[in-house]
Amino acid sequence: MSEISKAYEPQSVEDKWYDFWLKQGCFTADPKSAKPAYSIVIPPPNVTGMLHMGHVLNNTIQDILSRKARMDGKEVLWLPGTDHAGIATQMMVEKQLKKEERLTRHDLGREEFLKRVWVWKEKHGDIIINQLKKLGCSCDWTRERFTMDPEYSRCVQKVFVELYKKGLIYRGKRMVNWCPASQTALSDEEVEMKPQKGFMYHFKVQVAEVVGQASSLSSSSSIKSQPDRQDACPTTVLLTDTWLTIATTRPETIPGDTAVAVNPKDPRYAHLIGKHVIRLLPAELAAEQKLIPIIGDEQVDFEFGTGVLKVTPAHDKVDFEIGTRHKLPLIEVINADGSMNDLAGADLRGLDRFKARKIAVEKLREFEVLVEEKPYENNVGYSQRADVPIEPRLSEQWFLKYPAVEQSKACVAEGQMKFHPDRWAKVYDHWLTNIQDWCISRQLWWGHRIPVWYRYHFIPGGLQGRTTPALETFCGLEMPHGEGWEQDTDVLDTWFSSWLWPFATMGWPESTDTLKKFYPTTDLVTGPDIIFFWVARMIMAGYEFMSEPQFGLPDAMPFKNVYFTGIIRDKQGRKMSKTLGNSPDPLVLIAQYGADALRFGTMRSAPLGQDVLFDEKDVELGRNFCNKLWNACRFRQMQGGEVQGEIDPQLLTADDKWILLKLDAAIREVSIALNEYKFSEATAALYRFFWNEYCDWYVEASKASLPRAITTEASNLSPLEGERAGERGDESSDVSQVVEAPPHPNPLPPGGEGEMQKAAQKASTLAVIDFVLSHAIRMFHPFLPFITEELWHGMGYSTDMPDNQGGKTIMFAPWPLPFDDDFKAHYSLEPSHHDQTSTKYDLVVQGRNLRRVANIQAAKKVKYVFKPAQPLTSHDAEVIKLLLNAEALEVNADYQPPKGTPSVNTSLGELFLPLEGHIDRAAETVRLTKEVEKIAAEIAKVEAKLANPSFTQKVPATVLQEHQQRLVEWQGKLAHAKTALEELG
RNA sequence: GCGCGGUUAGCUCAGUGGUAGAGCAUUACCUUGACACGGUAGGGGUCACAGGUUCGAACCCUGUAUCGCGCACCA
Repeated sequence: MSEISKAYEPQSVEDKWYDFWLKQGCFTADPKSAKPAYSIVIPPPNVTGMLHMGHVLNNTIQDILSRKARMDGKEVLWLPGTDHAGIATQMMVEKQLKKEERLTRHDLGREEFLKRVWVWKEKHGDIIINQLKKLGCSCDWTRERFTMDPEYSRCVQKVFVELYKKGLIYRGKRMVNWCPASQTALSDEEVEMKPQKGFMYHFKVQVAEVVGQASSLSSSSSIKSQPDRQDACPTTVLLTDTWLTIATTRPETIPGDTAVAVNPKDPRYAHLIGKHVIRLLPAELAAEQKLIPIIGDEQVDFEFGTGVLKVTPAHDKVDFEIGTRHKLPLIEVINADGSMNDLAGADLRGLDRFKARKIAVEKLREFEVLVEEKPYENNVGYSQRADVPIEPRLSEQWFLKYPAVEQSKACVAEGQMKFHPDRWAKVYDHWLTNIQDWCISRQLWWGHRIPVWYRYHFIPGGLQGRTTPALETFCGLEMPHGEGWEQDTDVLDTWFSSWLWPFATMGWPESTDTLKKFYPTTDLVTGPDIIFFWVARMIMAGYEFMSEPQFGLPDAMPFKNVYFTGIIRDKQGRKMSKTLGNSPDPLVLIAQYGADALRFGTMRSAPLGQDVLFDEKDVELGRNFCNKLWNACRFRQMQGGEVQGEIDPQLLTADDKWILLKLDAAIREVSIALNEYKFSEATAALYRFFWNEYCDWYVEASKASLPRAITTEASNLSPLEGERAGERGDESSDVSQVVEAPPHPNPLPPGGEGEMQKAAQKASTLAVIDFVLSHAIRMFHPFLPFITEELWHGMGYSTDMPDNQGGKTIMFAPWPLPFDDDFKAHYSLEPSHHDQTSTKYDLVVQGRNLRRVANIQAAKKVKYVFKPAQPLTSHDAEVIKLLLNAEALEVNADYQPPKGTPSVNTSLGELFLPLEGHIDRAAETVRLTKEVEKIAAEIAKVEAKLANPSFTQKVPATVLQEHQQRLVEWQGKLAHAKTALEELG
């Protein structure tokens, strides 16, 4: 750091050090290392994704944990990678295909389309990885994984086959959440309930009696999408005068109704059970084809709507259950793409479901059966990805019965695995208690193909002498031998691969060195929004697949701690999203403010477990802080001298001891905060220590020991007038002593005793500065990796360290430890030193305030007089003078101030600002009156407490003492202020 | 409906029983040996409300209001 610029310029520093770390292999984890292991697996970002603020928060935390662990002497593996993100990626490529070539994926065919996706992946897959590097993430890139890597895919298939063989994976025809836009089934977790404004339609249907043969509708077996309706059957239909009113939000599904249900306990309707009603659509059918039964079902809530429910088993989950109970037929009237099919009738055929709803309502109106149409808001399930209402649909899908559920619940409930903050444990437990089987198949092309093959056998002489096909199914890692096998066309849910992430990235199913060393991982850092999608499932997978004896694990859980970050929102509290355009581009912020600034600002505003309102001001603060750090180091550098000299206990000033004690406190505070995952607390403590304690007080005070460098005649530095070698620490309250500024050329010849003393003092101060800075920089490193590495080398703090402990890079420099008793004894660091110096600084603050009250401009040099109440060293006098920015400080124990001289009082003594007749009596009166009021109020509070006998009897001794002491202090101040006020007259 | 979280300075938020804090914003002054991305000193809060426990409550308990989130088959 020979030439140091005035302001910190991150751009020139960041790439340099990142390259250096990579070249030196600083991020590479060694499974053979003897050091204790620390590991994290990254929540793999979508391979097509772009870095957003959520990633910044998430990955900065992981990087802080990783870097801290390295400094603690751990062998660290932070394992990175990306997720193939089935739907998201496929949609993105399809969109591009449509835009650039006006083609759909079907135009290309499966194979060709997948080629295109891989091309896209190769082209864009690195983007987010490079963005993470810009942020400073210390991931072991030599182990980067992708969920569609060949080895990873083998793991997915193996897991499928194993679970299939255990009977936990099965295929079945079920009601699933169908996304008409992406035309695939979705899991329950991918459905987001959204309130939607619509209408509740009330319409009436006529009750009919069936004479003779009952309608086939109530007894026929299930049918689906058959070209001819089978509900036709010759009967005699007698219309009655009774009408039933039905409430629905989905009139377009009327053609799919196969019953009307009432609660059997409902006195209004119970007697109608067994009769029929005339279904209104499709209108073109004959009356007897429109007959549907009235059934009784307990699930009908007679409080809701009219108490009469139309039952559409093919298009509603509840209706499907009712239909199953009553063996109702299924009539599917909506196609996979959300349009109406032929069975919906002539009026609706071919229409989109929402358009069809309007037409159906028109029809009802036309039939004069529409009783009411009122605005209504209800919750509708939306496809999270495509943002369209999902359609409950009956289809053949693969399902997983979740494994190891009880173990997974227990490990969190019993505390082997800790959630931070722990309230998420309850959410987790609740979900695991109520889970239903996971629909894992997706009708997509991009993803892990289901490892199942089918072929048909034709068995002659089946039913009624016809040849019937029989399906043969094979599940395995390889395609089976023999003719005619065809693989299942579906792929697996993306999360069915991500749930294996903690071990599939480490060489599973082999018991590799990496797994042995780094599994279970130490910490997982993720957002609570994927607690079900990912976290819970990983825990289950861990127990299911890592429990085997070959891994020799006492507990197969995938991680010991889960840290849930907040969600980053914008200033208005809205979730950041692409569509809203309210998400700033972190790379722009990095370019503008620097990666360290972005990290620091983000961490400072992200308390444990709370959402974060992002404000660019926070990043600005981070930048300002980096600049402060930079300039504090620049100041040290400008003093020259040996780097990291010996600290001589004999030469320590009160200020030196004060800052060392503050450093000790900061080390404790920051270390504790980090152990508890309280990053904003750690950041705040560092900020306060460095800016408010070190820069604002210590650096300023140290200037008393650092003679101003005077250009060419730098050797002619002056001792203070009246001060001689050996006088340090002398009591000076018995003589009037004036400390003047500015220092003037040394009257003594160079090499004189005073000169030697000054030089030694300076060296000692520089040693303290170096000590504090080298500790502070190390504590900042996990938060601010780039600037700290630059300063570590630039300041020369790396030079004396062993190569693997900070000599090469600050990354492996030891994390500062709180001072032990020996250290404190050696440098006589006692709390009393700290308190006295704090009082000194308090005196300075009050003294500065006098200047303001007297309306004296900050730049104007003034003379203060200090009347000490106890001995004061000449050094302290000099510090007070400097901090007051005074022209001179007269220390005079016998000072008799002119009446009305503004003054302040502390336990150290009284400080006066003699104004030589220019006292602003009015202003001073106002100030003092206000002060008296304030003090009196405080005294009243304390006195009231002390007057209470139950207080004095019950309170702990320390608290009592503290109150008594406080009272004495306030009383002293009050007396002082009152006297001053009286003197003003 | 059930569960969770929030309500503290103009704004964003810390603060888990003992003198109400930070950053930003704001007022005044200042280019004083590193930093104007800076310095100095201020102003600004009956800690949402009502009860209770306690010598003492922003903090613990009960209830209310209000905002947000999650879960839930109400057509």
